[in-house]
Amino acid sequence: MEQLLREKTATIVNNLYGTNFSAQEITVSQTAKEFVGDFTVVIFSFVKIAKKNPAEVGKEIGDAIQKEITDIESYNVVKGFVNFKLKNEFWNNFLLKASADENFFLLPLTNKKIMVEYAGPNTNKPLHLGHIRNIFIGYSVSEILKAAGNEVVKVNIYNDRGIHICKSMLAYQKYGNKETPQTKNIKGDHLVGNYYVKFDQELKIQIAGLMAKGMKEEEANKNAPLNIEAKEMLLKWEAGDSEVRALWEMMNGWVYEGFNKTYNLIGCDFNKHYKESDTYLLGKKIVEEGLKKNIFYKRLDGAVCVDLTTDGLNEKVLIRSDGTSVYITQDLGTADLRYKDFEPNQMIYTVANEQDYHFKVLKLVTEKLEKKYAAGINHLSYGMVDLPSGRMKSREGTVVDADDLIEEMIRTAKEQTIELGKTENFTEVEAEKLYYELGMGALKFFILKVDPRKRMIFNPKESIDFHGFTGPFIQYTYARIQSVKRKAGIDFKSSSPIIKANDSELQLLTQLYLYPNIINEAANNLDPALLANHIYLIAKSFNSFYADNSITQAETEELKNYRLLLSDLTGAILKRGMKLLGIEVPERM
RNA sequence: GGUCCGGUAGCUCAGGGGAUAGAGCAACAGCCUUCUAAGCUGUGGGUCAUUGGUUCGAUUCCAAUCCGGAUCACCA
Repeated sequence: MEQLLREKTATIVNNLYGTNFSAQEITVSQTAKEFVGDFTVVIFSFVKIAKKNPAEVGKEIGDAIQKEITDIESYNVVKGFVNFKLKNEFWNNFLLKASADENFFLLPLTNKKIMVEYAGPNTNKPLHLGHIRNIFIGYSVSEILKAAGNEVVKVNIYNDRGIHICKSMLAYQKYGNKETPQTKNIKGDHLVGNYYVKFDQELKIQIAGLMAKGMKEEEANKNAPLNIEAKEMLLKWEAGDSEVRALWEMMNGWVYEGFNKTYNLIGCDFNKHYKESDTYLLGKKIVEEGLKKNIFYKRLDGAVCVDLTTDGLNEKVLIRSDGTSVYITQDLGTADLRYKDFEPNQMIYTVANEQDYHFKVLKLVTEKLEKKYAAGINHLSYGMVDLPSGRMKSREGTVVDADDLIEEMIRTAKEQTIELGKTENFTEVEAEKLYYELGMGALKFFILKVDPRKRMIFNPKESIDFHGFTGPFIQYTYARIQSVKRKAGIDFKSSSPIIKANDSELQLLTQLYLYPNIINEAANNLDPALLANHIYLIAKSFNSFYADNSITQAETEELKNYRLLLSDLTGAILKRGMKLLGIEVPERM
């Protein structure tokens, strides 16, 4: 209807005043609540051209549109706004059609294949709150893109090799006493992470010792035995040393096992996991080819570089002077392999905005190499999660661990639910499932309701809310609707009531009607927050409606059917929308 | 220093050229013998960082300034 209004207005204005407006230039919005109407066309820009007063212009446009669009019942002009009120039949038709057809809200296929990379952890420490935001965003964006008619391939990337991986391996070799996740009874990723921390602690001691002997910090850092040994280990790894490789396989195996447990808890999934250990050699080959084609050059010290100064960036090293690969080398290989595997039209990288520069470089370099996928490279750059004190720092122990946070959310959900006595007649299994859904729902919604591009602040001292603009609020609304339907116990779906909607019904209908637009917008902007905000609006509208109107005790049977139909549709959309955010809704709570 | 992102209520966030700037939390006041009160209704709370400009209209766009963050690695 909004689009229709835009098109008709453009045509009418162009005919009337000899202008050349396109439909997209016309502003159409929801009518503000203090005025009568459903949708509003803003006509300020035509008033000047027409050289008439707003009331006249409004009348000309209003009359013409009312003639063109049969669904419009009336209109009124206030200043430069023309407010259109739709006929009851329009809303009744919408409600009936949307209720009868499960596919009513499906958007047309785009025939595009989009790859979304998300998660992307290093295999030397467990997942933290930063990964949580990454995973929630990446998963939800993937689901939203699917709902908007795209084919989506979800992929993960493991940064599973390099000096930082060797550090935890070395520390384990030195101080590990052959312990395993089984003997210590902790998750593998946490065990390995402990040794990454241990390395840093021991290194600090060594550096302090060397500095006491008169070395400067930089020098001490270079000469610390642990750092030297770590570098040696990396060389051994690259040379394929069997002992180092065996240790690497074992420890990474533990980490993957740990990660998989967390993924399961979060409820995310991937079509394929890539590992940088598999792609860095491929990346090297690509750089060599570029060198041969003179796209890159070899510096005197032997490093292979690309000159990006004409693009406003700096010189960038693609292969180190000692011949080993850097981060971008691996990414070049990974991109190439992925394109071979899936041939996507677009590759979206869900990576924090601290890497904006890196992705600019990656895109430029693939363009220079004339890779077919270069244009489709798209960095979904999300803001980092900070603490009130600033950035999370693993060295200072301020990192919020993913597993701990999830566990705490579920525990809080349990406490609050039991306090409210909501699960008294639940079985043990049902209750645990509910606590999980509520805890995860609160966490996911808390993260996803914020614009991904913006930095957000998480205060570990303040527990995440279960009231107001939250996941549980929407879950509660859904459960409430299901409860009403159970109580009603009639077949309302086969009815087709002819009702004049009251204010709160109309408000709810309008929000439901706008749902597909929001999906499209969220997909175009890669922004789950738009969806989260809208679902909240729907739930809020329902709860107002629920408070104002009796559903099962409505005045007439027809009205009862109508309200049940409306409630049912609301529930269905809440469930669909939450699913796209990765959040389950309970039938009872 | 260059580049990029941000600054909206006490706190966390919406709104990104249109009507009197909105939510949630926190505070306060009401609403459960009737469909689930994790709910609903109301009250208080704002120099939309500052200053200029463009416009019929600017919190929104542009410029400058101030404040915060990121980045400019042979780290990833």
